[in-house]
This record gives sequence, C-alpha cells and structure tokens, in this order.
Amino acid sequence: MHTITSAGQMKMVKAHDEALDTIFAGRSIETFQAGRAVFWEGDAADDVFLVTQGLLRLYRLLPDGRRVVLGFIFAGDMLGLSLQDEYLFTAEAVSHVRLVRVSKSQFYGRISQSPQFGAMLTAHPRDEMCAAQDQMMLLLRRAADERVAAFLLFVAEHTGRAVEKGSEILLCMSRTDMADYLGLTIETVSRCMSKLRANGVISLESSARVRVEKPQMLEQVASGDDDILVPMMAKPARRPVAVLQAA
Amino acid sequence: MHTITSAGQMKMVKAHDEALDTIFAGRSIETFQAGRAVFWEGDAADDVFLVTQGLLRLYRLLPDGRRVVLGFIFAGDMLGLSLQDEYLFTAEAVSHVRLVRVSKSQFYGRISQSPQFGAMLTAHPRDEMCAAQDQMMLLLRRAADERVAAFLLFVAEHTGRAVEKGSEILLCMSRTDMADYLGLTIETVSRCMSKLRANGVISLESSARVRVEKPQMLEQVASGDDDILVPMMAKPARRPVAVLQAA
DNA sequence: CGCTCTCTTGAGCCACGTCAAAGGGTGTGG
DNA sequence: CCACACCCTTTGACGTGGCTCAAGAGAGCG
Repeated sequence: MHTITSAGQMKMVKAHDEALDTIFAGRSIETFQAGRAVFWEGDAADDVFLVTQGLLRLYRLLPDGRRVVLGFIFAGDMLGLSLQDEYLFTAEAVSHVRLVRVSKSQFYGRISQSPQFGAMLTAHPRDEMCAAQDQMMLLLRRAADERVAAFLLFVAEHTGRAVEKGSEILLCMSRTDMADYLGLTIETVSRCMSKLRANGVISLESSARVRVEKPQMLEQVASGDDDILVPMMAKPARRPVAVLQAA
Repeated sequence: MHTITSAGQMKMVKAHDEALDTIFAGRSIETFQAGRAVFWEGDAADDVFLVTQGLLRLYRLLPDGRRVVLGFIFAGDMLGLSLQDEYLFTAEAVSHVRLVRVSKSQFYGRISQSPQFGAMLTAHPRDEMCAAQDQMMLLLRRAADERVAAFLLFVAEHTGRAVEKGSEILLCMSRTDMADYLGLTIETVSRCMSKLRANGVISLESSARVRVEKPQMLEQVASGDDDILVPMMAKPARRPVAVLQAA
C-alpha cells in the first residue's frame, strides 16, 4: 500500500483506492511540526484525515495526569472515522506531519455513493480502529519482552519495512511514548531492548535506529517464546558446578 | 439513551435518533442464545448491527491459544462500523441477545443522506470503537484494584445504573471474561473483588450481583487512589506497638 | 566546557502470576 | 429427596517479573 524509498522518504506508492483518492483529491495539504496537536480530546469531531507523511500519536490523559498512548497513525493511515461527535483522544505529531482533511459528512456521502463501494472497503487503509485493536493485542501479550518485540515488528510493518536480517527499523517516537503505549515503564522498555541486543536479536545504531539481526528469533519472542532469550546477567549455563563429583 | 427497569429487563427508552431508527426499522429481529457467535473473526464484514437486548463479548485468540476479550457490546450499542472488509474479532453472546442487522453499504448510504446527519452523529450510540478505547483506559491503569474498580463503574454506566449507595451492578459475564478483558488472571480479579468487599466498598449477593456500598470510595480506587484500601490480611493498624515507651 | 534531557544500568521490593485445594451452586440420575 | 459430579469462584502459599528509587552515560546545545 505504501513503502519507504531507500533514502528513507515516505511515499504513497500505489493509491490504495481511486475512490478514496477522489475524496481527498484537491484538498489543501496541512503540515504539523513535531509536538503540535491536530486536534484535542473533546474537540468536535467534524473531519476525517488521511496522513500522507510522518507519524501521529493518539493519547488520553487519566484524571491523575498519567498519559495513555492509544495508538500511532503512520503515513497512509486514516484518522477520525469514528461516528462519535467528539474526538475521544488527542492526536499529536511525533515527527513532521503532512495530511489532508475532509469533512465527515462528505466522506461518508462519497464512500457510500461510490460504485466500487465493496472494493473500497477491501482496500481501505488502516485507521484508528485497527490501531486500537493492535495495541490491545500488544498489551495483553503478557511478558514485557513479547510486547517490545511485537512493537518492533509492528513499527516495521507499518513503515513498509521487510523484517529480514540487516533491515533497519526507525523508531521515531521516544522511549516514553513506547512505554505509555505498551503499558510499561521506560526502564523496562530500555531493559528489554538491551536484552534483545545482548542476545544478538537486534543491534542499536542509536536509540532510535534498530537493526534486525535475527528476524526469526524476533518473531519467536514476539509470539511468546521468550524462554529463548538469555536473561542479561546470566552467567552462561551455570548448573550447580558438580561439586563432589563422585559420592 | 437506554435503561433497565426495576425488574431487570433491558429496554430502549428513548430512541437515540430517529434517523438511526429509520435505518433499522422493519428489519427482522434476530436472537442468539448465550454462547452463540454472531460472527467470527475473519468473516466478511458486510453488516452493521444494533443490539437491543443482552450482552456481546468481542474477542480474538492469540496464536498460542490465549483469549483476548477486546470489549463488550451492551444493549443500545452498535457493532460492525469499522470499514474493514473482514471482522477483526469474534462476537459472541454472553447472555440471550436480540439484535437487528443492516448491510454496511445501506447503512452508510442512509446516514450520509440523512438531513439530520450532524444530529445523528451527536446522538449515535456506543460502538466497538468506543469499546476498544474503554478497554485501553482500563488496561493502562496499572494496579489490578484500579482496573477492577473501573470495570465495575464501566458496567454500571453502560447498563444505565447510577453509581450510588445501595445500587446494584449486574455482572452477567464470568470472572474469566473479566480477567481476559482486564489483562489479569481470574484469581487476581477474585482477590480484588474480595478486597473491595473486605473494605466495605461493595457487597456481593452472589458472584454476579454487586451492591455498591461506598460509591465515592469506589471512584477513588478506580482513579488510582488504591492506597485507601486496606490489604486483606492487615491486622488493624499494627504500628510497632510502642515497645519501651520511654527511652 | 557545562547544562539539560533522554536513555541505560543497577539494587531491592512488592504485586501479580502460578500452582493447589477447598467452597458453593446447579443439574442429573438413582 | 438426596447423592454425586461438574464447574465456577474463592482462598492460600510461594516465586518472580516488572516497578521504584537512584545513579551513571551519551547526545544536543549554548
């Protein structure tokens, strides 16, 4: 649906659907600097968005001030499809974002009138509903290692990266974003990353640039086989070193 | 939007929106016995549903067989609004369910052509998108006590119960459902319930019938003040009993 | 070069998961 | 009507994974 050029530029490659493109065609492109909000929790939910470049985080604040990151919206994803009259969360640019906007009533009018209605549904891009589903699956994979590994695969998938030896995953969000998304602390996230690195599953060129070294192992960890990871401090195979060999 | 009569019968009281009623009017009512699936994960997502009676659980299965309950759909809620071409989860009746069904293309056609489009959005009932949001807020409340307390309030809200002293919350789902929804084990859920009971916050007429005794305290626990709960086994205020009073 | 902010690493502790057993409610068959 | 079996829930004992508190290591910037 979309991919990343070798230069790291995000680009729509094949329009997911002509009808969708028609809906968004001709609208002016809006840009948001990193840290700027596209809308706030509680704003009137009048518009639907198609993000063409960059990354958004969706979050809510709990009464006591804790932040909950509900999901991320990547280039090519849509936002605002819920029928709710108010946005349920704040959408904020993580990196520089370009997007197009269309009013909700126009959007639903167009898609329902489209002759290729069925085809559009098949081809339509990811939206925040999927994002929510994704996150829940991550959250309920219990072990922290699983969540972090699954998150890496998740980012890879949604930035068009193949997960193969040597490919690089770019985490443009901070450890805090990851932690608030995964329901962990930043310390635990960091430790899991270190553990993956210590096991040779990934290497880190910087804290944001992850290189996949053992793709298969990464997938195994993500799907629950975290026994295969050696805990960081483990002295290699310290069985009770056979004191008094013969009785 | 809907409420429960004193006899415990679920009933639509004021139609949330005339346009919505028009869409679903005249459709035959389908019924599902407890345990029956309305649709399965992966089925073609052709229809939108309005549940008029009973409770649905939405879930997915992880590769290793663990079940993840993604949300609950109460009477008055809608289901199937996502634009995805396949349902992302299985929807299963928890109690006896009555619902009406309309095809997705008809649904979107009707709502977009409705002259009261804006008004409908304002009045439209909860759907699985909201359900997903709800759950995430629950999941990311760290402490188990918080999650369970918040869950009780959540059920109360969506069954039309006011949360006040003496009001009863009916949990028609099992502890296993609650656990798979909250990301806890059934033992932990049970312990939290017992802890709330031991602290006089709630009383249990049966495992499914919860009476609210201290509504304010329940809200406090739900929003993170779990310090106010005395751990179950605590001997009342055992300060180091002033041995050797005067030095 | 010093300041700040983010990320990493370490040490200790507690909440929650695991394993195990007992309690209670419901249905079925004698 | 009771006896038994089954299932769901509750309670207990114990071990551990992840949170807390704290310090150190880089990286960006004036």
